[in-house]
Amino acid sequence: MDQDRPLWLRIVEQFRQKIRSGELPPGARLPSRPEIMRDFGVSDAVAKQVARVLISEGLAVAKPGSGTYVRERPQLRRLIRAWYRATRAGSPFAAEMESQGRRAAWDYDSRTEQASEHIRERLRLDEPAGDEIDVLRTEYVFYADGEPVMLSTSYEPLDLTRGTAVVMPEEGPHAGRGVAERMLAIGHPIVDWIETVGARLGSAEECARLHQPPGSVLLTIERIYESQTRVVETADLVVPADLFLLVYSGRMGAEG
Amino acid sequence: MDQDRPLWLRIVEQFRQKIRSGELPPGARLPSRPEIMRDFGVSDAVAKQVARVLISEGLAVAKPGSGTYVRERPQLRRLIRAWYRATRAGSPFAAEMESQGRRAAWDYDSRTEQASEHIRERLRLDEPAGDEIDVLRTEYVFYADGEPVMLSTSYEPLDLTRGTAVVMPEEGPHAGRGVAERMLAIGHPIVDWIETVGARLGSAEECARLHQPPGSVLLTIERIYESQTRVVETADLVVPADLFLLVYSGRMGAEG
DNA sequence: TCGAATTTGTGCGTATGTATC
DNA sequence: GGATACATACGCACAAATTCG
Repeated sequence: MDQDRPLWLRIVEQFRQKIRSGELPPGARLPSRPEIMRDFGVSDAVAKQVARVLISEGLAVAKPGSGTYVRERPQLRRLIRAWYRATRAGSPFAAEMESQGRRAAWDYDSRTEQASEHIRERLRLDEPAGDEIDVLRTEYVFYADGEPVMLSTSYEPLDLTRGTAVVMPEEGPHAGRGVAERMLAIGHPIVDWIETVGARLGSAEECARLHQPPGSVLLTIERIYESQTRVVETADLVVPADLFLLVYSGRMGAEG
Repeated sequence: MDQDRPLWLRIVEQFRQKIRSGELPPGARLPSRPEIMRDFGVSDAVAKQVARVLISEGLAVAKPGSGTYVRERPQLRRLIRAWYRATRAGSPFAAEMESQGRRAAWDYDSRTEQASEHIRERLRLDEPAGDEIDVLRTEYVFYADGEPVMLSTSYEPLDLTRGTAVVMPEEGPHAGRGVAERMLAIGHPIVDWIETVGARLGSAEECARLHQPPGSVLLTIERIYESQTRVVETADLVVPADLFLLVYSGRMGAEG
């Protein structure tokens, strides 16, 4: 009788299989805890464990007072991260979302501050003199069709932009047109980009801000933009791995 | 007394804070279940929940019969995925690992088969005639310092390589030298590459093969290599997000 | 070598609060 | 309001693995 594998695992596998095969389609209701206890002849602890595992695997969502349901999986969208920069003008995010038939929007909040040591290294800035304010930090939330899909924190060295028309990313003649266009406008065209991609579980706060269940997997991107002589911007981007794939492409032997 | 947040969460946060701050360094032993029950005056269920959450967050590992310990975090290594292709010869993986002072090795298993519809699309192959065998599939496990760090499944169209000295990736004069060099040898130099990056929780089997705890976050890469006229190889790569960051870089306006 | 103590994993039973329907 | 469902919390028992005298 006892097949050595835990009771809860054997039940989880049955549900996994039914969900993967489509027998339990997205939105379908899973048996309640009392029903699982009755159907499989197990205790409440096992029924709880089954639900917990399916939820942590991202296969199900629990709705208190209602039931546990097979998770609706949004279609994976692609974020093209290499070639478009050369071909698109304006906001890359908006252009890409609209090319996929989705409405793009974003919130932002800019403020000047003294760079942390970590950010100073990424921007290759000198040590600040005393309390000197040396960077502009902008926090973004990007939306597609009204749903938040990406968080971003951008840093720009103030000594580049101070006194120009593009100090504030989302104000003035170049508002909402992207870093590349703004830096070009003040004579610092971006020539090199570096993106360092990682992944991790999101914090409770990040998941809430992205309207994702707690503990969702996030893709993280550390982006660096360089002109011929300077790092002109760096940013930390975060997107739910359930929403996007990142697409990089290039030509063999094409510099780097 | 009751601050609205669950009891287990408040205890989890204390441990999280102690781990993050270094008060509980990697390898340190966390209190056992009975100790937590005593120290915090809570039930066994809460003590179990605390351990479960810390483990699922990747902050701790449980050793049955011994205790629960703060997880040892290997230093994050970078996998350079853009520029090196032009500058390195031989196995890119080996070159990169050795440049980081690590010993590289790999296992492989090649076999011919009929491509699935999905792989056929990626390789842009025509429908096979009947039972025709049309691809060579090679499963790799890559090791750094003896530890498995990357899984890869590679597909090559057999009509390109059949009858040449490079049919088998790991045999003949170009054994272990990488796809690019082998394809060049038969007159199909790779000119374009596309990598689609995602992330997800690993299956139990994947985590075991990578010597990672169950439920670890994995980075996935779908790679496509194209010559001037053909898709010459495609591969699915999987690496633990706790071990590697992927670095992509390029030049603005440089083709794509 | 053996055995006792400890620790985690699994499993059972019960109770209360709160959200949904 | 009442029934249902999930989240939280308490208590207990046993098996398997580890540790250590």
